[in-house]
Amino acid sequence: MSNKQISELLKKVASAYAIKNEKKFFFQIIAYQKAADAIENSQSQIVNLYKKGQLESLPGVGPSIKAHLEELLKNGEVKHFNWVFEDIPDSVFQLLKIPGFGPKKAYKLTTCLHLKNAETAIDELEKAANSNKISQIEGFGEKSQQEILRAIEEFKKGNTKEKKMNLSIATEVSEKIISYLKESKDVLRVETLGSLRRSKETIKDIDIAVSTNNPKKVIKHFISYPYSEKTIEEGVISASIAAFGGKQIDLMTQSPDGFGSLMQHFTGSKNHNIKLREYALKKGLSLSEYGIKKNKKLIKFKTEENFYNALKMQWIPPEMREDGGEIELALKNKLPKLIELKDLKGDLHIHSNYSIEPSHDLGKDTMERILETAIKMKYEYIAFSEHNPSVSKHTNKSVYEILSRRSLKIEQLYSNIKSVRLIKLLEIDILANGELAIDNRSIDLLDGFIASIHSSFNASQEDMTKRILNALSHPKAKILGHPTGRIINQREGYKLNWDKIFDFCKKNNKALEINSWPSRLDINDKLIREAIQNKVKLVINSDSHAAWQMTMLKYGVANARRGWAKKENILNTLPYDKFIEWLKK
DNA sequence: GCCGTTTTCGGCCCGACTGTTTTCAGTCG
Repeated sequence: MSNKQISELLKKVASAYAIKNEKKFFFQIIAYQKAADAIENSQSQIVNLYKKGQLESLPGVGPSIKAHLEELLKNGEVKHFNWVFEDIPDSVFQLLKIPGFGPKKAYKLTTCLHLKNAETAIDELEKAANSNKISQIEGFGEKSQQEILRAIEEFKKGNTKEKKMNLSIATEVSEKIISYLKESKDVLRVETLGSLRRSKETIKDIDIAVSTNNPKKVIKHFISYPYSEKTIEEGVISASIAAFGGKQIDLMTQSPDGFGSLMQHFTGSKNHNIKLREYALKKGLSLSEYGIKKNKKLIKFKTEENFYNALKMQWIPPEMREDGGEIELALKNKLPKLIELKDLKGDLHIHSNYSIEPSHDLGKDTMERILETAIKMKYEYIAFSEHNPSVSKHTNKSVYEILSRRSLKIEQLYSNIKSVRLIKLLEIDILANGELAIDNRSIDLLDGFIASIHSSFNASQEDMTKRILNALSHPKAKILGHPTGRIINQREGYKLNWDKIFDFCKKNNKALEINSWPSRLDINDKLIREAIQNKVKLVINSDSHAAWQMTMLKYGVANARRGWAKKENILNTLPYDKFIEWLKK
């Protein structure tokens, strides 16, 4: 069972408890939700923790839930859960997938409308709404009936509670909204908050905060956004709209003297805030988006720094706010100094359009154009890393000839410019049998190479791991490119034995790539943190296929920060000489 | 059901918004 499946089961238990008797099971509900959350966000496979007997290492998993999980993984089911689910029709859990549906609403509609078949429950619900049956039910009215129809429509379009957009899309949307909001003179300051500020790899809603003395006018301006498709909520201090194909944008306002508190609250994460508020409560303080209450007296904060400092802790970078131990470190004044974009001295994974007749896609821009961009970005060095020439179309001899020409071209380019050092890399396919796509004579023309998998994704964990370690054993294989191969929202990564890979990389001086391409972000934040704990070196690359894409490196840096990476963990923060020393080692 | 920088027992984050209500329940973040 995957972490996701286990987490969903625990969420179902929490929902079922809420239906059975919310008051009686109030704290069990919270406990199950907490455990589900911890499992969903765990960097280790729960199955592995179970085998190692380490289930209790998960926050929120105590003796009782631990025993249930053991039963689940041993027998495939849990007696206690079966009891909890006893009187609750499956249709309830189907309806819970619809935005705006919680346990109570789902249960009431399931029973009142006799939705017996989970598979058809949503269709039947839609029919009932269309034939005006829902507004007749006690507690529902005409408006909620319409709202249910809208929610079902959203659901059928694929906008479920899980649906999220990539970081780059969310960034673009938020930039548009922000520049629109700034047109209002009542907007004194505007910031992107929420998961976008924390640079999560995928974003559900875009959260925007505005500092203003006139929230009414700001909200009016916001809901009048020309690209708004619908006003979802319109309150006194906050509002939500849908725009750009149903993407939800939430706005919160606050006066300037309390804006720091709002930023802190609205940046989250939820778990970070809960931990922080629980901690504060023990000190007799109550935290909210308005400030800190002490003896019923509210203290406001203009800046986030002041807010955290008032709790006697360091300001915590947003990327770290996931309740992963950051609060404890901030209290001890021991937060790591995270890597920043400006620390990077070069980009090692760039595809030019040099006619290498590659196995995969060629870049769109010339080497010259890429070099110009690198100069603008003030890089000390870059590496050209096109895909290897297609093996099916070339003999070893012609591969050698192509790469010789390319080598010469790069040398000429450098002798003409001499401002940015050029490194000759290549992205070489790891074949299904673990061998490299091109032979050693051709590889000798390179300063080193990035080894990547682009085929046969479905091999077993053991075979896949062997395949990679075999390829990395080549002395010139220095970087494992997009190590898991996942494509966000499209393809799961292949299964790997990370203990073995970390161990091999550490011993043999190989680096793992943090690929900055927004739909890859590979390896992800959790693996980055684990790699660092295992003393494995990393590189942050753009994997650009056009010059403008070289700025995508910012997403890799954000991801690295989420993995608590410091400058010294990332090899392409090294100056050229030191970097080459590593490359040739 | 979990958890401990006052606690192994007695707590458990805090508030906005909507719809159906006439003081609140449900959902969300």
